[in-house]
Amino acid sequence: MTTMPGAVSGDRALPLRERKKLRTRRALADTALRLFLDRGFHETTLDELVEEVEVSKRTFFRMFQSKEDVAMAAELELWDAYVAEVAARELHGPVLDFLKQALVAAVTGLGEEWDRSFLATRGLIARTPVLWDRSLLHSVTVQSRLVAELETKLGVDSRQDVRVRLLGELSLAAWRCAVKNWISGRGYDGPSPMEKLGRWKGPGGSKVLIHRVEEAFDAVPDSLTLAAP
Amino acid sequence: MTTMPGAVSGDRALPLRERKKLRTRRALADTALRLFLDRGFHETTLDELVEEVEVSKRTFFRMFQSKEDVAMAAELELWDAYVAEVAARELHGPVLDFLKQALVAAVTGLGEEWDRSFLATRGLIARTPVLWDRSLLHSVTVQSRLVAELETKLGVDSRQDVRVRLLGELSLAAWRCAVKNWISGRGYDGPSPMEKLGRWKGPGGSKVLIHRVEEAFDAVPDSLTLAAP
DNA sequence: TGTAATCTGCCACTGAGGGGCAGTTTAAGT
DNA sequence: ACTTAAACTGCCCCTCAGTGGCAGATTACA
Repeated sequence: MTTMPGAVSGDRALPLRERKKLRTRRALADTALRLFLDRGFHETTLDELVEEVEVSKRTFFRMFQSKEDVAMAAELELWDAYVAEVAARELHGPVLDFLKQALVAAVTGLGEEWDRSFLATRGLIARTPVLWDRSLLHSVTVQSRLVAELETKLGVDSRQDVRVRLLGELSLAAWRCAVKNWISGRGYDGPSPMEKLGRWKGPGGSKVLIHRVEEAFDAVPDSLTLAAP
Repeated sequence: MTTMPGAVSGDRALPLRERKKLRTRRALADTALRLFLDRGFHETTLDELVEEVEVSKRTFFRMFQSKEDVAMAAELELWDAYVAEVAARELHGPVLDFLKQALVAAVTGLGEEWDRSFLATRGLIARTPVLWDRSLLHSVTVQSRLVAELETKLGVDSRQDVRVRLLGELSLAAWRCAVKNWISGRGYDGPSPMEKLGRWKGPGGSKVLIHRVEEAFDAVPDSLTLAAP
């Protein structure tokens, strides 16, 4: 959002070659999402995509690891932000709280533009099993990155201490629950009271998402005690 | 091949067509594992596999959804057994305990022959990233099957109650931790005291695996309280 | 300005996975 | 036992994701 026509919100200090790279990456992600939403994921071939963006297929695969990944660029952004946030913050107090706050901060930090394309992405994922699987996989994979950070911060070895790894898993489990509830589109608490205000049609923005995240994290302790008569 | 040398432990009561199906399925899984361990996953093509088993590639894809799946037949067996176990048992008391016991029962029920091929499978998975991803994905996917069972048993709606879904996730998270520790091959408690007895070389059998599972489940409550100073 | 490193485009190739059709085996009816 | 309907298998052909190689362009650097 500087005044340039095709300017990306990229740090102007970058080696220029990197900026170009980022620009095409951005272009690929955007048009990919547009095409996939329009014609469907399987109905769109990579050749059509790279045709539209005017890049070679070879270049595409230098930017993204797979056809699935380019559809979920927004989600990948989030994971990078999350891990970075965990790495940057200093850790004191309950680790689960720490993980919650870091995730909330990551979502907040990505801004307004992000949550629109993330919502679109989730819509696409919801009706494309292959993407659903990939998304799931990514979320599970972040766990190991998280654990690596936590290990250095806590000074424990995760191979000795199961708890650290479990916390990583828990954090992502909470995230998945949060997103599910977000998409299902209920209002703030309980089934859709807020929708009447017309402020949130559908899932709502990242404000609501953040609320869902906190909700899910806070529900973790309770779930352990859940019992049948 | 009617009076079959390689008779499977198949229920003789099955519709006969099903038995044939099971036999080729079994043959595919076994030789696939053998070939993959021998030459490597990517180095073995499907054409070579179906050549060896003497089936058409078309038939292969009627048995397994992908090349990855045939390598992890043992794991898929476990997940079916787990879900079946959860469905069969009646639920009372703490749900997390219930899930633990059902998983233990599932592993136990699969028997001696299974844990050998499962161990081999895990070895293959460990050195094949693609398979690692798939395995991870399967474990996460089981969660939704689990939750579906729990919902009917508890009579709650998982869309209202986050706790049920979290329990599903927790149970699989514990499983993944358990397997990691099992593979890492330490002895019963702490770093390898039992190995000196020569009773468990490497990870050890399903006895040890079960111990690891219980260990991981029991560590869940503790992990929540984990805190940094 | 020259030069070395890096990136891109193009081309050809492998291999997974699926669709269609014809032939065969099994289950069910009489 | 014989026939009919349904399900299964084999075979050939196709699409398309993803890779490696090489030549040409671009950028960083001296």
